[in-house]
Amino acid sequence: MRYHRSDVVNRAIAVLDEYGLESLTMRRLAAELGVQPSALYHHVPNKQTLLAAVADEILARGRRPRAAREWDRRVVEVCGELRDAMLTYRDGAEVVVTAHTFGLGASEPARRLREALRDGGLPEDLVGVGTRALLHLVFGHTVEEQTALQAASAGAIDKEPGGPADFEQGLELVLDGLRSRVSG
Amino acid sequence: MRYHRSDVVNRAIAVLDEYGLESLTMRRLAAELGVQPSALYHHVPNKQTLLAAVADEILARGRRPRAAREWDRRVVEVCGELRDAMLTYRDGAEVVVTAHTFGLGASEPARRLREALRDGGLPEDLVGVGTRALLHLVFGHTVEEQTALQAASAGAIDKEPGGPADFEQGLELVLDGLRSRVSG
DNA sequence: ACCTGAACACCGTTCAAGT
DNA sequence: ACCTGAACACCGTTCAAGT
Repeated sequence: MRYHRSDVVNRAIAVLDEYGLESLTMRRLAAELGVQPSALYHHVPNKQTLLAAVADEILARGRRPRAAREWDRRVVEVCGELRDAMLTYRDGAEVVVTAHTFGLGASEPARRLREALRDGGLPEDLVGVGTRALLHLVFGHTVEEQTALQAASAGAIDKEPGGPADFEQGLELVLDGLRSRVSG
Repeated sequence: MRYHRSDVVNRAIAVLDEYGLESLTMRRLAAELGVQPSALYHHVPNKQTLLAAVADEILARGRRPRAAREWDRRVVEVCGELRDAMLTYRDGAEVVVTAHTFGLGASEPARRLREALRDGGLPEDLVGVGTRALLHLVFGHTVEEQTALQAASAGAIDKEPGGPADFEQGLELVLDGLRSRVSG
């Protein structure tokens, strides 16, 4: 018994976090595991699938217990957890967003947002529209924030718009629109 | 006199539209122009810069004359134009969003949205928050829509959420939030 | 000024062969 | 079942040399 799929995924996250997405190659990962590149294909069908598994693991590691009861507070909670999870690892946002775009994994956040909006009593079509709007907002914001953060830590010291305050304000903008449609 | 930078950019868009982003390589583009790969580096410093120029050209080609007078109608107009421009070329959304993410080009839409929100009388911090929220919404929606569109035309026939109706509904969600902050 | 030819330092993936 | 070794078909970029 040598490596398992989870070993490959875990090591991929370690390489990602230490050297960045552009350095996370199958060859590099194989070298890191002390194995030939071809050996990886016994655990994972291709790189795309590996990256999707990495995205899902990043999200799973960021899971926090649910606290809020009201639907709109729950939305804020889920979005905040999602943002924090992506920010935890270098290039985490890029990886999660890409996986979501190609429809591979990263589907838990959408499920939980849909659930919250449904519990809020929104009509079904607005549940879809709202879920996608919230997801795009969180993804877009976090990719931008992480890019700025990493650029800043690499020396560039531009002012950083898009911090936690901007994040919550953007969220409130959409929540206002949703709230006005739940009873009115 | 042989090729100009604009020839390279234009041909890059043609290759993008016909074969997709993954086929738009410096070597492929050079072959298409009947030239050695190294020749491209006389017109463009690197691939990243070329892709940013491609993004800007796609947006420039999609420019339409301004019609709306009210700030919120103008936001809808700018966002619609942006979406249409990106949808015009295969993988156009991906290219524009990537350029924007890395802070290279694709900055016109942000400028015009900021302008509209300022004219609407929003306080300066909300101008920034609103601009980013709108941009993230349009980018996220359009990438998703284009991915689904291209997957559908490639044979997969899943139902397509995220059409024009969803786009405008998502926009209205954010606009509601913004409107409630302009006078109230 | 613009391009060629050749090289450098890589990629993802496949597949026969080994244990 | 898991891995090696070797190959296939590519990448982006640099740079001396040509015209």
